[in-house]
Amino acid sequence: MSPVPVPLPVRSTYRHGDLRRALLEAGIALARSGGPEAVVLREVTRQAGVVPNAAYRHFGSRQELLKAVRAAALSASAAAMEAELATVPAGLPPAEAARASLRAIGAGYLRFAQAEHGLFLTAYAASDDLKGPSDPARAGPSGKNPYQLLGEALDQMVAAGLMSADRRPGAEFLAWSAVHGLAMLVLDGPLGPVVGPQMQQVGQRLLDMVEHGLSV
Amino acid sequence: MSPVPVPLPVRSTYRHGDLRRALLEAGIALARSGGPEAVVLREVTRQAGVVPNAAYRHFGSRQELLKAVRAAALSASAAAMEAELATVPAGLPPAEAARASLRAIGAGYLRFAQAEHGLFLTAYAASDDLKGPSDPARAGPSGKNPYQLLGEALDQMVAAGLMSADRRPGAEFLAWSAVHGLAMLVLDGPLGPVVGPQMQQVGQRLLDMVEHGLSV
DNA sequence: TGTACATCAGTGAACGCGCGTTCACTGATGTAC
DNA sequence: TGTACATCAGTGAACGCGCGTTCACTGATGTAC
Repeated sequence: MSPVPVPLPVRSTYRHGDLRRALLEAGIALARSGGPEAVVLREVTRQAGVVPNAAYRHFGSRQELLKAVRAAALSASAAAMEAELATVPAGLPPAEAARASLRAIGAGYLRFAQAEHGLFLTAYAASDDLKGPSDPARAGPSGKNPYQLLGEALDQMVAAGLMSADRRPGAEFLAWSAVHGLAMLVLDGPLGPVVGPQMQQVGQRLLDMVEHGLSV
Repeated sequence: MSPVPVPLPVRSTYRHGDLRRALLEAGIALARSGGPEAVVLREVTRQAGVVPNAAYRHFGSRQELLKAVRAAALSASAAAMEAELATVPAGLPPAEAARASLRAIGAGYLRFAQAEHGLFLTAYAASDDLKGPSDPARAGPSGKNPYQLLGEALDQMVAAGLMSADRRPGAEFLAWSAVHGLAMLVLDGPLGPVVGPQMQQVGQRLLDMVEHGLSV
């Protein structure tokens, strides 16, 4: 990125003060603009104004740094979903409220994917970079993680009589698949140029499909 | 992969004979087991028993080789979908036939994703490796590409009165999103350990959702 | 049928790149007395 | 309040790695005469 290899200890003290935080924030910034693969240990230390191996005082490996970045990305996505959920007016009749909540969760997911493409990929499409059993997903401001938020919306659908109770288990996977697929096809796949411009409209139609497809 | 750096000109003639084909097939083999990122030019030439730069007689760059591999992967996925379509019994009433066709397309997509994980990712999740306007997708045996196959199934839904004509345009994106999302979440995302074992069942429920969600 | 020659497929060697990680170090900090 | 010292955050230099790509070459082929 930087054209000139400036020596760059912009720091005056020998000790950094809060290097772990600085590294993490540089990692998040890189993930934001380039996805998980952009979280390059050497670049992270460069941005923090520190020598490459200094990172090892705070993270055991690039892998561990990436895990921390991913947790932050998950938090951010949870926050986006909660923000959308907060726009649902209070006092709606249960059926309306349930539908609106489910749509808000989906819309928040899609909005986050579009607004924070790199963080979205870091959070949900970590690919080979982060294999193995997934950690407990990180929570948003309310303390709930994205999966829980979706689960609660689906519970409301059942409570409101819009969805039969025996279809409830595992319904998360179905709703999640739909929005995740659209996001991936548009942001990182072959549908970018085709659907991108009308993303808003296609997103709404997708949520229609999910809502009706899960009902009864 | 190979533990010993064997010198490996297993070839007796100076000319290879059909190096382009050999390179392409090595590329496909690598993509099959490791996805698009595994298509590494030097490894491809290694497998073909040839010096690295020999590839440049046949492909302008790694990028172009990858494009050719991707075309093959798309073909293979189209073939998988057609194979599933061929299991739909002939002579069903139109509505049954339409539903069965749509499900077959989706099931073929999911089956291919699971059976040929690496090729699936190469075909549909090329990521940064293959940005830019996507080429016309490659056809299967029948000469139709995956997108066309899906489109025809949706047309049948309309013809059979299962889907209103004004919802038809763009319906491809919705159905595609659902199956694509499930495939990505399971194969390359956080749902692998959770859903993987019951993939077949979850896939069927997903297709239920699509079928009902697109109807009316 | 035989020979000269243009073509061009594959070779050999090297380039610059950036990466993650390791080692032994140095210098500032804060705590114990 | 002052000094000795253990701690440990950040340094400096280097490692081995594999990658895509370039250059000038050599050797087999097939075609023109």
